[in-house]
Amino acid sequence: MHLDMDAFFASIEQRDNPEYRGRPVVIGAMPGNRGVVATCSYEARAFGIHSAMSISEAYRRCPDAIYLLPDMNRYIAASQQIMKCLQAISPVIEPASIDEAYLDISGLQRLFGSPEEIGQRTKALIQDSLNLTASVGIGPNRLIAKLASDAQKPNGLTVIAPEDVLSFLSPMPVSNLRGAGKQMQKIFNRLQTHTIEQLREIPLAKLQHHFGDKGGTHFYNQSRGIASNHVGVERERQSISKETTFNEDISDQDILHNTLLWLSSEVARIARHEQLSGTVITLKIRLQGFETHTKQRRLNKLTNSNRLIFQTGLELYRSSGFVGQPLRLIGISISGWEDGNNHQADLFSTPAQDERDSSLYKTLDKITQRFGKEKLTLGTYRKPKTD
DNA sequence: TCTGGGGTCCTTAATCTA
DNA sequence: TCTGTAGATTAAGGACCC
Repeated sequence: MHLDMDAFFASIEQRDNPEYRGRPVVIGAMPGNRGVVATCSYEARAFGIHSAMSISEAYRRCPDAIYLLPDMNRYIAASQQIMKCLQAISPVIEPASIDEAYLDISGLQRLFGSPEEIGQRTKALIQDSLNLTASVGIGPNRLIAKLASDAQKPNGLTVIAPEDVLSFLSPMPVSNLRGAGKQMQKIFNRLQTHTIEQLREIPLAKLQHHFGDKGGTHFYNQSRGIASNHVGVERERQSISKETTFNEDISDQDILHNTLLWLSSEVARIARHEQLSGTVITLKIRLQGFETHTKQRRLNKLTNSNRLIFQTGLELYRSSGFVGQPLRLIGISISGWEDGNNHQADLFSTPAQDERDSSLYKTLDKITQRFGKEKLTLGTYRKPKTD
């Protein structure tokens, strides 16, 4: 079973603010700033607004909508409540994102009844405890369950029996498959392949030629409804990153340095909080015109020190060849835990040290002076959170 | 003209190494 | 000791997902 909450962030806002109900609600950035739509209410979708659309475009389509910044802490709390509900249905549950989960419900018929009844029970449980609606899909594997939960939205329940898998898939556009984004769609167009039924006609070797060995096999199997039915527990994280897009492109070295220092401190703080140390530091920069570059270096020791992460990031920036060019975005990440050995905290840095980094606050002052308080409060810059 | 942030995984090319 | 090569590792970029 796959469960997917309906317009999750927007539904929470409408639930908690009765004056938003029945109105277009857009969660993301504030109009006038750089940003995109994270999600929006169904009323907003009627204006053609959708996730990942730029805020400026959304504003053009519906200036009267309610625009809100995401309040992640509240959404995470709701998410945890949902996962708790799901535990009451099946012990084998895999959270797939903040608003989605897979459940293994095989063998629960005797306890709860048919798949339909289990689906209904799950939806009712979430409705009763959170006053939110979810869409549920049930099928013989993860792929079919996921596509089924998408088939009827919002507040849907779709059950696909094994013998109905092929007829369920056949009429769907290939863009419904996992891994089929904008670029893959271009290849499908060239192959004049639009439905999954048409995709099924193409031999494996031809798919591998166009999509690579892995990609080709992936689409070949998916078109036949072949996918994993394993529901696992949480997976280990592979990296920690923090990046920020400036409201206007920045070439001022002081601002760039201090922003990098702030981002590095945040990454280091999270790493220490999770007791992770890494060996690979990656700097990401985006220039005017959206040209994006990454530069990474492997250190010869594990670290989660804000100083070392910052220094490495700065060296990567200085050797990047982009110094002096206005940047749209700067970011930094740490990875490379060197498995099994990921609990070595760096002795040279402590949470208390972060708080002493007064230059962070100097940065904020400087930015405030330069761009005015209004821009500061609109979300591009945030004070580092203290634990 | 516009395009966030936080992730994962894959491909490719260059380089190192057995 | 030299040379060619297969395979591993690293670095960079890109596609995709929520």
